[in-house]
Amino acid sequence: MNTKPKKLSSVDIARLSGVSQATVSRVLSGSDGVKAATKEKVMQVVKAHGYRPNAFAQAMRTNQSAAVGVAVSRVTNPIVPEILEALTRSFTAKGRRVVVWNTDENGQDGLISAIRSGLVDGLVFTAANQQSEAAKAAHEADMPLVSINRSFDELDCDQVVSTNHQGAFDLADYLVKCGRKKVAFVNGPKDRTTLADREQGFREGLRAAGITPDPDLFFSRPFKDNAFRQLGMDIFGADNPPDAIACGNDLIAIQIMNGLKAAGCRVPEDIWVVGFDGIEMAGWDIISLTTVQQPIELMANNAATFLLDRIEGKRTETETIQYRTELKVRETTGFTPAP
Amino acid sequence: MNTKPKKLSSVDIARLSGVSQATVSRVLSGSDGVKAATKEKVMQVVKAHGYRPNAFAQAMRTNQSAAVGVAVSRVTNPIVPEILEALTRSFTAKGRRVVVWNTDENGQDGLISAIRSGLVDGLVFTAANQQSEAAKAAHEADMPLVSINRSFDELDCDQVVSTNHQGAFDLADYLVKCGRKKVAFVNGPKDRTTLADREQGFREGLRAAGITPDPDLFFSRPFKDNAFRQLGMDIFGADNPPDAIACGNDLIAIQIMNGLKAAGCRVPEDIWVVGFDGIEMAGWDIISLTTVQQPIELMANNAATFLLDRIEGKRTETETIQYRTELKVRETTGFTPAP
DNA sequence: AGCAGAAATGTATACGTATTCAATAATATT
DNA sequence: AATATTATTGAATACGTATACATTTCTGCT
Repeated sequence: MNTKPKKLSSVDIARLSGVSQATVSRVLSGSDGVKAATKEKVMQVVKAHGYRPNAFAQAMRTNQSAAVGVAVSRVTNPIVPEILEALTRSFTAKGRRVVVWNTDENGQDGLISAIRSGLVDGLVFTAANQQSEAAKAAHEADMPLVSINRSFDELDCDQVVSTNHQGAFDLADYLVKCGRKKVAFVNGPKDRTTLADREQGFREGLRAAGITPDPDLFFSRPFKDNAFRQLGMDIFGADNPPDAIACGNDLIAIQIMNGLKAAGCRVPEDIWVVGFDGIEMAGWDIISLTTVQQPIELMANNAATFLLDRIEGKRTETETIQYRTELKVRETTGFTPAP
Repeated sequence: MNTKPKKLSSVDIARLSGVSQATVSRVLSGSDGVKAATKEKVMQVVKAHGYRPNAFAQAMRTNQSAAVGVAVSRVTNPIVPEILEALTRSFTAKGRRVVVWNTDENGQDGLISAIRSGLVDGLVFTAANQQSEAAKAAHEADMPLVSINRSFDELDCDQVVSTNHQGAFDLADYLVKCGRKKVAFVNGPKDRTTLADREQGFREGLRAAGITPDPDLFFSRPFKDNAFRQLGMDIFGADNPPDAIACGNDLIAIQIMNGLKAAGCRVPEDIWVVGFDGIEMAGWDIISLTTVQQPIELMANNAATFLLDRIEGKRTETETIQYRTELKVRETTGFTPAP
């Protein structure tokens, strides 16, 4: 074991290259007004020692952390990693670090604390429930804020959403047009605006197609204890089961299918199933779930751009942008793709 | 729009509560030697203004960031979010923030830069390829390091792994004992030690069971372009296909099954398929993949503990801990669970 | 009451950087 | 060549916190 390498500072670099600390700072921040030869000399030393400026000192001095936060919940929903990956790609491409908070565990205290302590320059909220303490805290702290796949009624911030209402409306229409007579809708907790919007759209779609929504066919369950799997079994086990089940999102649909399969129900022969989100695995051959697809990558990119522009002061007006969803018909509604 | 709230500092809190800045600092860091009444008074002001110490100033002063990094790659492999969630749970429960780096995109530059600039106090590496610049940089920077589900030959750091070799060995034995005559093995890039170990174990398991591994039945593909789906189609389409396909991990197995299904092959009637990892969705009824399960939650917790102990200087010797894997037999190898 | 010692608080400083302002070196102008 | 101008560089400072050290305020004891 050799002696501790002793972390270098810009002062050390300055000494080693025979210039002042200020000059080192100028070289590293790429400001002009520094002679090419000097820059060269300093960079040489920097490279040689693998020196990097202390991020915290930088952050403190500039009041900019170069990091953005992403608040997620329900990571087990596969759409979350998909959003996360797209966001991360966008942000890191633009030189920002990404700090992720899972607001399931430990509540939102950690996130709120992080907001107040200035750890991030901005924040993206992904689909979750409405009344968010953290969002309020961020707003009060005057922190740039973007919501993706979720709408805040009270909070004035940029929002990137998809046509949840219309997509569900069209979905209902599709099912009825295809001759489904008895259509159920399975949803998660309705304090999630995304889920609530979809259910509302679906109801209206049914009515528009001439069917009065039957309250007994609208279900809501929490995201735990395998509730949706159990529900799938129950639905198939009941007398006179529906001939189609639409779900608030793809994960719900998959869990419903688990229950159906466990109960011996064949999809689509006995019951059709459709989801909403368009997660990647919905397209897998072994799942082949009909769903309403959102352009996740686009939405995430847009959210990232919104946030960064706002952080950099390029935008002041808040804006809501809505992306068009697309119905993807697959095998769970009887459509067999060409081989 | 009201006037800017003007971020408060400990100096402001001190002034507002009629004490010195040092006392404010003492109150907030919970050090004793502060009169109860004073503490009360200060906390009152702190609460009233929602003040939180500036994390960067704190980090700079203490040389501790209170954050740990997690380096991941291939986020699209569902095991990654599972590991991530478990790690996050552990770390946040212990008061640490988690910063995630995806080393797929943008290479490892961002991560290396973060290491050198002191952004995190420690780092967890999850399964990826062997020759990691970032790991080397971390080691050089004298940063605590833990690898999970991956082994470094060269680097001296704590490691949390599972019995990849033995698990695969037993798996081969199981398949042969069940009467499979012609067993293929499909793997990803073998610079991932985890995948390499499994393949090696599988080979030896076959031999031990009296079967000479046939080089034509060992496949390796990159994680892109749907290569495994294509391979699944090709394998079933070939003359005299195998009667079982073992895979380097669950995601590969699922993609192989996609290809098999697309080619009209029934699992398990025509071909058995087994995976490795034990991701959650392998247990779903609609997938029901036989696999070798790792105790991900335990492994993640252990990794977190290792890292924190090392950061806090409680450990000096590096250690490798190996968790036992467990064969989970499901429908893709013909076993139908009780209803 | 007086004093020693402990408890509580205040003062001063350092962390590593970016930046303002002053000083110097280089260049252009006459 | 002398001066005006500009291009570089250096010195000094502030950011917000934690902590070593100095100082003050309490306590208990004789």
